[in-house]
Amino acid sequence: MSAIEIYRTLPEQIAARLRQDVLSSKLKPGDPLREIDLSERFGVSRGPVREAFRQLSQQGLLVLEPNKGVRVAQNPSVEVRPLVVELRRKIEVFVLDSIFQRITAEDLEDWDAILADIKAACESSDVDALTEHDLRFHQAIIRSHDDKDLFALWQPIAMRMMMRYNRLDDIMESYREHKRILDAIRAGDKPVAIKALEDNIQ
Amino acid sequence: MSAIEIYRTLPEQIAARLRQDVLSSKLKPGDPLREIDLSERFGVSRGPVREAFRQLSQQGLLVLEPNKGVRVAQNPSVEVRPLVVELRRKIEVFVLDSIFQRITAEDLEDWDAILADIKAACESSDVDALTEHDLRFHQAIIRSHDDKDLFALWQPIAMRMMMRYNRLDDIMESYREHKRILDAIRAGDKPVAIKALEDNIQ
DNA sequence: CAAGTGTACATTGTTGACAATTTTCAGCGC
DNA sequence: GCGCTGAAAATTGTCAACAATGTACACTTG
Repeated sequence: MSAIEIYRTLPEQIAARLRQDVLSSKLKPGDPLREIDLSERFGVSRGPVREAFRQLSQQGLLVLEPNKGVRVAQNPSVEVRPLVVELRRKIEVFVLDSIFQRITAEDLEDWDAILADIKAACESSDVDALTEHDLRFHQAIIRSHDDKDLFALWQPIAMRMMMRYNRLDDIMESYREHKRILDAIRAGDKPVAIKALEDNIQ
Repeated sequence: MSAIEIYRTLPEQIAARLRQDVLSSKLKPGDPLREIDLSERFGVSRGPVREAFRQLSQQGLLVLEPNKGVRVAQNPSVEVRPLVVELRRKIEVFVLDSIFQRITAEDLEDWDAILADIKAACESSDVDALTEHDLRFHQAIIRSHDDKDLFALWQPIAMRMMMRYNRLDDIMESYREHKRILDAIRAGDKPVAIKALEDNIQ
């Protein structure tokens, strides 16, 4: 447990690891997860593992069945996916529109740093890292809104989209899309920034 | 624990009771909840109570703070509330539009039964019962979609709206709104049904 | 041989004890 | 009086044992 010590609690650390595995498809939809396996793997008791399961089911990555166990959730069906995309767009556009005037130089610095991580991931074609930093980028924007509950509203929707991260032929395009968002924000051009954000969510 | 034995697991039963208390404002935003209190009240150990807390925080009714405890969540801010309304509308309209052709006579029977409960609650001005049956009505529609994940997507959004159920001067209007939805469905008039559903969500 | 039945086995659910953390508040110095 | 310190209390976090439930599969029965 080296790189994940930023997470405060034991269940959060476990959940972060499992989330990586689900988003990177090391764990595939339908795969069963057993509490004992993971508690032995992480060297903890079943309690924290159970709680990590609950957290991830809250995010739509796992599905719980009482007395039966936990499985990796299915990707959203082709029918439902456009709805999920639309919901996520609505939330992120709402936030960007709402905070636009109050974005500070510090905010932009933070987001630039994440953009640099995205660039690095793209250049090395590290899809797992790209998924992680892409998430961090959008999280950072959502979290800069005063109403912290927006993040809880956004997360399960965004996670359901992230489970299939293969929409781009040219992986560098992901970097460019995010750069366009920040460039427009820096230029103070709200409509363009919102358009760039919408284009990035699909 | 009389009326809630329909729920299979212990945590679900506890969560259902607490949800009633939050939605009926017996528990107010900011109120702290302690695991020991509730475990003694329900005659169980702290484990199931903890899990009920997790379920309700997933639904946006409680807020967890690691090592500090649980509080009743704040209502959505006036700024965010229109977004929540719009998201809920999008989901419910999507579902109704999607299932419309496949609605069966049995579906309508089920929904009529819930409508009768809504009517009874309105006639006796029982706001708590109305909240419960209103929720059941919309749940029933969402759940009739093949993609069961839609319910998990809808629930946290809908719950955040239900925390303040005082929009109507005339409580009977709630019954009429729901009746209009079912009447239009029965008549096979999709646009009117969708319009009635949108009007009911605000 | 198909369908049902019972019995181990595997897994999740619940509990109470103990550990770690946070909160409270009395005591102290300035 | 105000702020700091630190011990005690209250509360949440973790653990391991036990209970309840679900599953797999050999066995019976028709």
